[in-house]
Amino acid sequence: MPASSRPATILEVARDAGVSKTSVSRYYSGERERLSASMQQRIAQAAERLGYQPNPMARGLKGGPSGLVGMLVADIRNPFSVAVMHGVEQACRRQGLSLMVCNTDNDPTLERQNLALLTSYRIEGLIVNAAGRHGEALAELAGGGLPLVLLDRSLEGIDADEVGLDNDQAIDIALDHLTERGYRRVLFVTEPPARASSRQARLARFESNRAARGLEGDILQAELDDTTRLDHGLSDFLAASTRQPAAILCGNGQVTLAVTRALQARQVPLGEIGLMGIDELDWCQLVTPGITTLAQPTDAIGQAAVDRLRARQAGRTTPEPRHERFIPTLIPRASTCRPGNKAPDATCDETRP
Amino acid sequence: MPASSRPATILEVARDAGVSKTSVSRYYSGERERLSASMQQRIAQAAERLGYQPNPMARGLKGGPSGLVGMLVADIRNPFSVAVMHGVEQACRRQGLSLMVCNTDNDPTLERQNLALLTSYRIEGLIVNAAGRHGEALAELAGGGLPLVLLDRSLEGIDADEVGLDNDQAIDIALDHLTERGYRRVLFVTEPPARASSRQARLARFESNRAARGLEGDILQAELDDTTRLDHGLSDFLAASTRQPAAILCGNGQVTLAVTRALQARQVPLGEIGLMGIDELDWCQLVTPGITTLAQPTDAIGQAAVDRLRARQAGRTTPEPRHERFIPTLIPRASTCRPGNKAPDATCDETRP
DNA sequence: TTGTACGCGTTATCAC
DNA sequence: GTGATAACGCGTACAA
Repeated sequence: MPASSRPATILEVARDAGVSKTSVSRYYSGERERLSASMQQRIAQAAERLGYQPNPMARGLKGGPSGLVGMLVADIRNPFSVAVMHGVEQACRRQGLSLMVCNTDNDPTLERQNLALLTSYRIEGLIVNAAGRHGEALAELAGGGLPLVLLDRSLEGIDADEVGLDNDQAIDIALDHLTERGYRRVLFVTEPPARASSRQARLARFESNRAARGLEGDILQAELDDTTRLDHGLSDFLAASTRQPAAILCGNGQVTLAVTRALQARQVPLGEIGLMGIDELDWCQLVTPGITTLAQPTDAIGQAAVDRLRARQAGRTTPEPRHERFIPTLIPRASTCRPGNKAPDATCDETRP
Repeated sequence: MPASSRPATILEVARDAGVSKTSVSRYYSGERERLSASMQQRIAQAAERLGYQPNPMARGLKGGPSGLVGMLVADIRNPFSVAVMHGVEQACRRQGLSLMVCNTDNDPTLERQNLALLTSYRIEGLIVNAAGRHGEALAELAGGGLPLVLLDRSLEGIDADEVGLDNDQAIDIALDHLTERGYRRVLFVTEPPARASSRQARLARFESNRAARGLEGDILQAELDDTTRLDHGLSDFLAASTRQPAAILCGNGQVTLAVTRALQARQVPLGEIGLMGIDELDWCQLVTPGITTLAQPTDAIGQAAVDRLRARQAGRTTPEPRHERFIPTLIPRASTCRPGNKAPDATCDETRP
């Protein structure tokens, strides 16, 4: 029954147990074995009685390990970010680490502030999934020895471990799928890639491999809140695609949402006009007739990020940064089934969306 | 260019500026005005040069204000929770507070652990949107003087401020809407209410007011991963509703998702069978023909939670807990348009979903 | 207006 | 094995 307004201190426990605070400290610092059995028991009882918990502040002050991992997220409302974050969290828990997440809302100022906050709490590692305008601050930290993992991002001037989707393979899988399904023209829709390297990577791969596969196509870059631009871009593509089977490939989940809205407003029949997105979302299965997606292994990605951090911490890894790329899973649905498809596969036969 | 592996201390800044550390401390503790202009300038320069940041650990150790607010979230993957969290975060920022969020994954053990973590960092206030099995721990904290706000939850034995939806009004608005649209039978689908009081409140209101409005109806309680139970419940309701226009009311966003999936698997035409949900989600507008929802003012709710915390901190509020309830906004869509509806409103005329 | 000295809870270093 | 003591960085009486 540890009922007291102020948490018990190590000193109180020591007094209560009739031992020195050094011994209590040892008990909680992994040196439990070096203590005599009777002392262990007395400490355990006293701690239980007083509801003692070591104070991480005081610990951190002394410079000991904080057991804290920081994470910088660009947009907490992005389901993909949340999913990865969940993976990171689980992985941390398994390692006995605590996670401190900061949302930057895509704002460089907030990013700086939150970075300061995290470092001030003496985090032992940092996982970054943010814009990264001010890469300098990050570079400094990494230079200072803080283990750093870039999630779904590369940052210019920063040689850190990276974990994320294999963007090249993802685009290839998508183009393969669209080709198989008989589409001959593809529009790639993406947010402006300036801010995030993964967008850049996907875009570049699309540009370089589209033609190689004999596909016609185009690229539409638009901020997602700029519905006018999006509408016009889609209109132009659709208007130019009357002769050949055409499909739209969305660079990420947010894009898929915006594009689906735009298409629905124009009453474009999905399937006849193909639609495919990177990132699997709750509703992709629900929107008639079901939207084909490339699902990222978000839990595995989160786990990998924490693993990288641990490896750096332990120094059990080469100095040069390592990049870990995950292969997405194709989830075929009817949004990529052309009505006239000669050889439809199972997905297209099913009446179920 | 504050490039150093170890952050600067207040002492170093003091030395560099040729002043005492007391002055530097004052400079950062809001007593900036009491210092001479020249000293302010010298401190600012030195701090800039060394990249100094006050160490919150050391600050917190002394018992000073931590500037930290804690938040306990039951399920970080629930879009509603994330939306409110975003509101809380923004409000904190405006107040110069930092937010530390912990996800409990609906696990009482995790809840306890995270609670311990948060308190160990000397948070000045706690916002709770979690299961609350072990209410004792929370009750203790509140008793110890920690400002506490319950979000979308009441907890037995805890007299704390509460912020959330006006569940009674929400249900009333929903029943009004369904009645207006001509439905005569309503099935209320909810997750088991045991864990969350808001579910209990909505359920109770539905039970008490359904009959009063002359509606027939039923209630389906099911864990969302128990698809069998959900399917059977829906089947039974649909089978029994051949004579009268029937609708389904979903108790929250997660339920809406599960029910929509189930209905789509059975190829039930939305509208003919009405569908309505509490919580607005990205995709409710996209699923043909659009799902009617009750949107919660998530930002306002988050803001209100932080406001309550501040009021408690300042002691500028009555000791007895205050409950703040928000009215949802009805977003009518075609999922509640019966084909034979005599007096369809604009929503039902539009061809746009 | 500015500086000195002490304590916050913990761990590391050294002695016993 | 165990205990005393000095840091850690900061806020704050208190003295100047």
